Amino acid sequence: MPKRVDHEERRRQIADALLRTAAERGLHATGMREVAAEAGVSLRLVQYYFGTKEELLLAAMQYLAAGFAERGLARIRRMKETGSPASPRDVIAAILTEALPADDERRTFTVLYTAYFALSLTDPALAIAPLVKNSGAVIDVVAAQLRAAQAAGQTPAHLDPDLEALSLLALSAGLGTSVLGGQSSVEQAQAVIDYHLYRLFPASRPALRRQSGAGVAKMGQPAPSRNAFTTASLRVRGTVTL
Amino acid sequence: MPKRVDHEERRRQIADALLRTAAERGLHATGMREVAAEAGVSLRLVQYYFGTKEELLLAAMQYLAAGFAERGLARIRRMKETGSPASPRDVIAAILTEALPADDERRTFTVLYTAYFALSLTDPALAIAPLVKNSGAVIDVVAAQLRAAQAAGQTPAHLDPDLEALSLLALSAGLGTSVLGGQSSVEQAQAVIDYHLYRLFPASRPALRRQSGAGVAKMGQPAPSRNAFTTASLRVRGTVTL
DNA sequence: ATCTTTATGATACGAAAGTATCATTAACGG
DNA sequence: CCGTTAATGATACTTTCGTATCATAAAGAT
Repeated sequence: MPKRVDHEERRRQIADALLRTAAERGLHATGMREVAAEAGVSLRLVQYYFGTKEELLLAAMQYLAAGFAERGLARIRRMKETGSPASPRDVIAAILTEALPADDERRTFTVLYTAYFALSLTDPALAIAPLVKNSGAVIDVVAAQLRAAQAAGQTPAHLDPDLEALSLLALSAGLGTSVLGGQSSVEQAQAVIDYHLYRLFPASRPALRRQSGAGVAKMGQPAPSRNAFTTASLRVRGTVTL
Repeated sequence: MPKRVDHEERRRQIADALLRTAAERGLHATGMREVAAEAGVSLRLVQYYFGTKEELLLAAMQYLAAGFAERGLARIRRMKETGSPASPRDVIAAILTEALPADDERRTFTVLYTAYFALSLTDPALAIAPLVKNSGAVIDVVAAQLRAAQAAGQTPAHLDPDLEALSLLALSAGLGTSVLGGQSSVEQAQAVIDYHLYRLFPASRPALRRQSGAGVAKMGQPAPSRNAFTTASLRVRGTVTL
């Protein structure tokens, strides 16, 4: 056989090129030729690895979902290293925070997720399978964590884990789009998440704020900060509650 | 001058045709010719009333936003008629509920809103002005209602109105997309909203459930109901809390 | 060494969409 | 009464996009 090129690596390279251009030029507006140019290969090569555009879109969506899941797990793993063995609160906090467009990588994910989701609502070809399946699984994970926390006495027993899990994930998704739309800043969104986490885990610290650590911000967004309650609100919450 | 046709009515007719086809075939996939066919007019007419496609898209978006606002106000007005003079809770409940895709009209709105939002993230032409401006104004309205409720003693004084307003709207938006994606049923989403409303207005009834009244469901969706906690959860909440 | 298969490149084709052009009908003012 | 202008219709043009076709270089097997 010939030149022995890693098939999977090439597919990933091309799919990444699609995701990169789609994140700034739009998913529907990104053509095969642009993908090829971005990936530094010829149009024929894109056709070779992905016969049709739909196939490319679906594969890229799977890479997107896989990357998101991997980042979430890495975040949980990181928390586990630096402290106790991954409390339910930390796991849930990691999941919710991962959905916020706080840096370029997560912002790209949120934009692309929104684009794929919007497309899937009308395009029957994009059955949105990986995305929705992922979301459903995440709901179950959060609900399970809540149940574990209830069993450990960290969370009020009268709360409905399933309803709270759905609520939390809908909230983080809505906050993500709210940040993208410029209706709130990342800090405001994080404050809302921390507030609800505190509601569910009254004994926990309001959050591990890393505002003095290595940069978290540095976004393209001007951070509107409509009302100046950003971190102030979080502080107030923390003060009142702790 | 010639045949005296109501200019504005024609524009609305054509824009409505765009919204109708875009809701089921996609926003980017809807062409001028399809719009013309759906509206029952010729392509030239669409060009005559809207010079370019971008202009048509923007105008349709404004009609969409106006219709949404009008329905929300109508819902508030309806509540005002049947009861007390529109308590803050009722106003907020009306706003949040209006964002749920519970019937075909609201589902269409949610789908189109998502499509416009996704497009606006990458297409600089669609400055998404009306949509975002609307959302920002709604946040202010909700915050103001919360402040009024606090002044009236209906809502705990220690809550941050701005943070809660952002939280509620992000939640309802997230729940709307959650219903669209099939991750939750309309009933589950409504239960989550009612739960949070109860959290903010402890003295209020869990909700005015209209499960026996004129139909609310009758959707195209099969209503997945992943876990069977739908109305059950609401009942539990209501029982525990009241 | 040659032949087969993998891998890559250049180009062509057909469809669709947005836009522009030409043409025609109808109504009100002077 | 007629011409100017709003209003509408039919068609053509240009570009772009996805896809298909033709062509070739390279590497291992026999």
